[in-house]
Formats: sequence, structure tokens, C-alpha cells
Amino acid sequence: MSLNRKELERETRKKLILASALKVFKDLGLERATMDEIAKVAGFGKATLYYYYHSKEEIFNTILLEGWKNMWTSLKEFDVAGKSPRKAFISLLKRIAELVNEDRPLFEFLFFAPKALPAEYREKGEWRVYQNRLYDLLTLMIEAGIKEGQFPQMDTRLVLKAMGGIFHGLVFLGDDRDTITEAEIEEMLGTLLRKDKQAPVAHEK
Amino acid sequence: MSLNRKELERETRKKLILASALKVFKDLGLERATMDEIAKVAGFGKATLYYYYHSKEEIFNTILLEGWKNMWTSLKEFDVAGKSPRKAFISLLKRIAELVNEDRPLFEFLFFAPKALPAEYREKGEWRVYQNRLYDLLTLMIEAGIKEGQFPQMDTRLVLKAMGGIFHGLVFLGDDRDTITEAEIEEMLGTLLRKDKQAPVAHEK
DNA sequence: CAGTTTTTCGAACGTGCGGTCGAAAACTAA
DNA sequence: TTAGTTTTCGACCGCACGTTCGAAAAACTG
Repeated sequence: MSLNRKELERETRKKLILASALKVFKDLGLERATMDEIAKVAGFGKATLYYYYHSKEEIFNTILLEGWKNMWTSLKEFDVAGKSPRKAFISLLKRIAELVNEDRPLFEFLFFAPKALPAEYREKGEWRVYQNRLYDLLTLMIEAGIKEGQFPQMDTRLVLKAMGGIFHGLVFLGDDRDTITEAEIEEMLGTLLRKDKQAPVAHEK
Repeated sequence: MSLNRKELERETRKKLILASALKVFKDLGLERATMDEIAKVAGFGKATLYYYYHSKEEIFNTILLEGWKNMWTSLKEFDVAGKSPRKAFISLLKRIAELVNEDRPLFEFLFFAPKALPAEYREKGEWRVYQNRLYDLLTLMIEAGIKEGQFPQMDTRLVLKAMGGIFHGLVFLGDDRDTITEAEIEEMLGTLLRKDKQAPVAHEK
């Protein structure tokens, strides 16, 4: 798909609008973000936005879709070949953390915005496809890891929830917006996921 | 503070309004919740709501404040005397999970609604006082636990973030709204928090 | 340059919603 | 019953904000 100059410029402007919208969403919250404000940040008149997107909702959806799609794309190509499930899992999470640290506002939006949506709406978004693929991938890794005794021996679903939670907590929680280093993530996951040398409980008295 | 019948009825009506508002917030999301809808659910005319609360915001704040205050009250009286930091910590989290399971919509609101707020606003709420007390309490427990070698030896802040995350993940994450049992929480925390040199806590029956 | 297409935006429209007002209805006390 | 008080709400107001329109400006083309 090759684009001539004009199409390229149009794409650039569309991207600019998305970036501005993201900034406004982030600063004001979804609720208070207005098209006027987005336009102002982008340096356009409000009406011009509608030359590029049908509606505010389309802008919102596009950010989510592109975001999740890109995340998925960049992760699925991530090389885990030859790694143990455990190593693969940890390095994948580290990779995600890297991505997050590269564009924190975007990823906060990707992770949190959906929760602010009405439930019925949350189901429909195209972006869900990519989110689900990511979750499925993680689930597979965890299942493999449990089977090989590299993760705590418990219900996959529980492990996934907990891992998701830990990750979420590490990367996003806290008022301080200090970024967590890769080393810290490594340490945390490494410690918490320490593999069972034997079946838990069994040998101890 | 004794109330006569009228004052009591007034209190009851105020509570009814809060409960209705919570329901609407939950169903429609903060954004789409309207005073008209809240009034309808409560069985009042919209104007009547303003006889009990100054504004929509006051209703919102009251729910958060009462919620966090009650949570704190019910937790601070929770008996941890004589327990090791580790046991105290785990039983406190279990207690919180119990509370959550008793009134899921309320606690989802307490935990998630603040994130949907504009940052500058988030700082101001009175409810923050109680949230902070809870976090401080947890931090103290974790610090003590680390010192006594009952938790992984790492930065307190990291452990708190991770624990918060795990808890968050366990209790809230996932589309399925199935409640997590106490036993599962016990298992998860017990396994992940396993002390360095020793076996996981024995599961009580 | 004129003629055509693409891009921009000021101004206006419609409406949804928070909040108000005044008066009716319901309740109380005598 | 009446006079006073509390509670309720229909109707209205103002405005913020998403969206549209028409036409001006800018960018191309030959």
C-alpha cells in the first residue's frame, strides 16, 4: 500500500489528531475531553476534526484499536523460540513493560479507558480481538509453565489473574508516576514466580 | 447522636438516593449517569434529589467517603493482635476480600471510580484520608514482614505494589464476574508470599 | 492566470443534562 | 379545621458540547 504525498499528509494529520486527543483524554479524563479542546491542542478548528473523523467516538475507538493492534503486532513477533515457558513469559512481560515505558500515556489509556466504558459497549470494540489474543498467548505460556513445574502449581486462571494483577500493580499503581525499571520487574517476577523445587507443601513439615 | 423519627426518615431517604446513584453509576458508567435516571431509580422526581444533596458531585463524593470510611472502620477493628506480620497481612487481605464479596458493586466503585477522575480532583477527596490510612497500615505490615523474613526480601514499595496488584487482579480482573473464594485467595497469597527459606503456610481446613 | 479540488473553520443548531423556582401536596400540631 | 412546616415535583433555564453547514482560504493543475 503505497501512498502519495497527499495521502501521506492526510495520514500525518490524522495521527496528529489522535495524539492530541490522547493528550486531552489523559489530562481531562474521558468525560471532560471536548472536541474543542482536542482541536485546540491539534491546532485545528473544531470543524476540521470532522473532516478527518466522523465523530468523537471514532477517534476514541481508533486510539484503542491502533494501540492494541500495534501492541499485539510488536509482541507476536517477539522471539521466544527456544526459551522455557518461564523465561518466555517473563521476557514477554518485560517487553510489555518496555513498551509501556516508551509511551506511558498511551498505555494507561489502553489499560484503563475500557474500564470507564459501559459494560455493553466494552464487548463490542474491535480492539478486543487483539486484547484477547494477547491474553490467550499469556494463558498458553502459563499453562505450559505450570505443566513443566516452572510456575506455582495452581489453577491457570488464578495464576493469570494474579500475574495480570502484579504486572498492573507494578507498572501502573501508585501515585508516584516513577517508572519501574526492567531490573525491578525482573526481580519481582523472578522472586514471586520462583519455581517450586518440589511440589509445594509435600516435603515440608 | 439520637435521631427522632423525622431525622431518621430523612437519613433513610438520603441512603436510598445513594444506593440508587451507585446502581446507576454502575449500570451506565459515571459519564452517562444522569440525575434524572438516579431520581427515577430512587422513585423521586429529579428536583427532590436537590432537597437532599446540593449536587451530583456531592452524591458522588458521599458514596466514596462513606465507602472508604466504613471500610477503614471495619478493618481497623479487625483483630490482628498476636498474629505474625505475615498472618496479619494475609488475614487482613482476606477480610477485605470478604467485604468486597458482600457488596461488589460498591467496592468496584470505590476502587475504580477514582481512576476515572481528573488527576487534580483525585487528590482532594476527603475519602483519600481513609484510603491512605489503609495503605499505611498495609505498608507497616509489609515492612514488619520483610524485616522478619516472612516476605520476599525486596523494596517495601515494590512488594506493596505487587501485593496490591495481585489482590486487585484476583478480586476484580477478568470479564467473568465470578467471585473468588477465600480459599483461593489464601492459596494464592500463601504460595506467592512463601517465605524465602520455608514451606508455604499450611492450609487450614 | 483562471478553474478545480482539497482543506479549513466561524457560526449556528440541537439537545442532553445539571441545576433552580415556585407552588402544590403531604404531613404535623393545636 | 386551620395554620405552619416539610417534602415533592413539573416546568423551566442556561449552557456545554457534539455535530453540521456553507462558504472562505489554500493548494493544486494546466
